[in-house]
Amino acid sequence: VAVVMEDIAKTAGVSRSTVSRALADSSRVKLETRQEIQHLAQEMGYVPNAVARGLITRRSYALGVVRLGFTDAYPAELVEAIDEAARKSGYRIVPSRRGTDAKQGLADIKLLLEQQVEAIVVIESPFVDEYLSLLANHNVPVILLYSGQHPYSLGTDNISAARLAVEHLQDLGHERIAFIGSSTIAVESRERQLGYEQALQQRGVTPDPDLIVTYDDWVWAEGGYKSVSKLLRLTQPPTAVFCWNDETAIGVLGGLGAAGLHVPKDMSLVGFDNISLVPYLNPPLTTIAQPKERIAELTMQVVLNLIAGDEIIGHQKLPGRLIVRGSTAPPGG
Amino acid sequence: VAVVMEDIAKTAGVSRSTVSRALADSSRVKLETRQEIQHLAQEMGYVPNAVARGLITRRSYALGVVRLGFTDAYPAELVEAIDEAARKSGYRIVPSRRGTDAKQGLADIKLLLEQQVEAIVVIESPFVDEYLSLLANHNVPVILLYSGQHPYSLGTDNISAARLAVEHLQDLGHERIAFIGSSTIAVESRERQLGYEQALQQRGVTPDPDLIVTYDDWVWAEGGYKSVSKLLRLTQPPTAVFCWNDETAIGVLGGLGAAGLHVPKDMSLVGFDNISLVPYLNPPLTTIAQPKERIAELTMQVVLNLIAGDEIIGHQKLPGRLIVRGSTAPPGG
DNA sequence: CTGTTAGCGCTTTCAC
DNA sequence: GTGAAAGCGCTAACAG
Repeated sequence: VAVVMEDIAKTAGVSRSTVSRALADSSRVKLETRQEIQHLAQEMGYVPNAVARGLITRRSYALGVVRLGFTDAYPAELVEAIDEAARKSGYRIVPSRRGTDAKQGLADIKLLLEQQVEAIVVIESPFVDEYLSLLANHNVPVILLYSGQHPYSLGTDNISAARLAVEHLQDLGHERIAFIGSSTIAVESRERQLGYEQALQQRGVTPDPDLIVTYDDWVWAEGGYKSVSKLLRLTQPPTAVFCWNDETAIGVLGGLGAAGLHVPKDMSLVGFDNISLVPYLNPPLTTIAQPKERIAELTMQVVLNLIAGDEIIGHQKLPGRLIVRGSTAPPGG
Repeated sequence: VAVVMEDIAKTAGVSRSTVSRALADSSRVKLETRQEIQHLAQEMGYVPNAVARGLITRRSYALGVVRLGFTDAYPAELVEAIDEAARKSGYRIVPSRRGTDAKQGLADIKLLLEQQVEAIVVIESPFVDEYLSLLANHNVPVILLYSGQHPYSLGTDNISAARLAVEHLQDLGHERIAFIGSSTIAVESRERQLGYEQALQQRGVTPDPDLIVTYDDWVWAEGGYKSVSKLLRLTQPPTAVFCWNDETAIGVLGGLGAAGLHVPKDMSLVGFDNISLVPYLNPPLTTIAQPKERIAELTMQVVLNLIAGDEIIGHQKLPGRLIVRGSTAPPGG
């Protein structure tokens, strides 16, 4: 049903090669013929078959993007930025929701390979070791957008960014600062926890295990909601909470509200990610912004270099930025 | 670099066809040879080339999915459900962020066609007329997951669902109920507004234009935040607000908080979508749940039928479900 | 049960 | 400046 080059060639009375060249706007075809063919293609509703083209050019201009799900806010914003950067370079994104065990993880990557992706960007996954061993002789580079143990990684410096958040609370006079982390997204949460601990120690405070709670829920807000109630049951509850991400902080806001507590009067609160929602919360959330557009651009740059076989910087850590809003204040309001 | 069937054939001492059949687990190959080849393929790290296969089978098992962006919560949840349903049928999703004008809209669809998608699912787009005329002789069906003017559409009955929300507020005793809609996502917002108006009229109330506000922001929460402040400036403000979606309601919650007002004591609030976050807000949000898993399954069913050339139900409206939480109460608390 | 042949739609030498 | 021919990796007749 679909019109193919052959059809155009017949109508125009030329060969398929000429059509191919004309549509690629090659100067090897007489301008007149070229325009005529282009016009004809337009008129006949010709749509090139990217599958056939890819087979011969051995290029897919496809980028696998692996993450946990499609619904988490920050990853979604990051993927949108990557999509934007990718289009600019003529690439497209092939999304992959990663499975929850290593075996499924391998199947995920195989699916991407079957689609002939030219590189794989991992937003989040605990199975990167497995990926890399599968990909060992496949010449498809992997770029990690979190952590940094592997060949190519790139992203926000979680540790220093978390310190920024905690120092802000310390500067406001808080002494009992809690941390809420996630065990489902282990690496990023752990790094931010590390920053939290470093900030405390920097000022001579030993992290109190009671003030560090970790949840294993898949809905971050739910985790925050539940975790904060644990903190409130402490004989000496914290006066401030630093959450590993914004959605957790939103849940904390909910949990505190349910307990009749007010932010920031009764409790200060800092999130992480600066997702689009948080400036409009009650109260607006103090948080750490990640340079997602920059990360996306750099990712694309690394991908292009890797594909071209050029040397590239292996690891790169970008600074986060503290954004102070209404959810933080000195203890007691 | 990549190992192809030819390589396996040589190593196994058989022909390419035998390898092809063996890997498809065809009973036409002797069990012994079959297993040997499968084992060999595994060992050699063979990954089938979906591009080459697609070229000859003329099947891509790809489903274009068009929406505004990647970050809106409900569409993200719906797409995840569609992805789930699609995998179960052996399909994969090709995401497409739609452009903001009709010309870009056409380019978006062309890109999907180049990838040889077998059907296009539109989560949201104002350019469907253009899509359909472009696709007229392309044999790629379009399924709309909102509204219903076009050949195939499927989704929540926005009008009756919105009535559910408003009737709940009326039953609580509210008489001045406002509606906040979006002009950026026109169709769904408009339909929900229609349901709102119908519910009022049903009880003999003429919709008050002052109580209907529409924003044109791209961040829904921002729109809600700003819109509610308009409502508060009214000489006679509403006692309840129904928002076209949950993120708008979150912004309203923020705006009310900034104005020192309490939900539900000073204002009742109902959202739409029941996104994963809202049970954990302060207060938990009363909202309308859409049957997204059901929508996803039906979508896949329609897609498969359409591809098979079977007759299908053109339009289908599913009921929404009211979920009462803490954000609604009788006027005055 | 297996091999040979053809060809999907396209690009790209290589001729002329 | 244009055409003929080859072939990307795979599947699917068609033989045998």
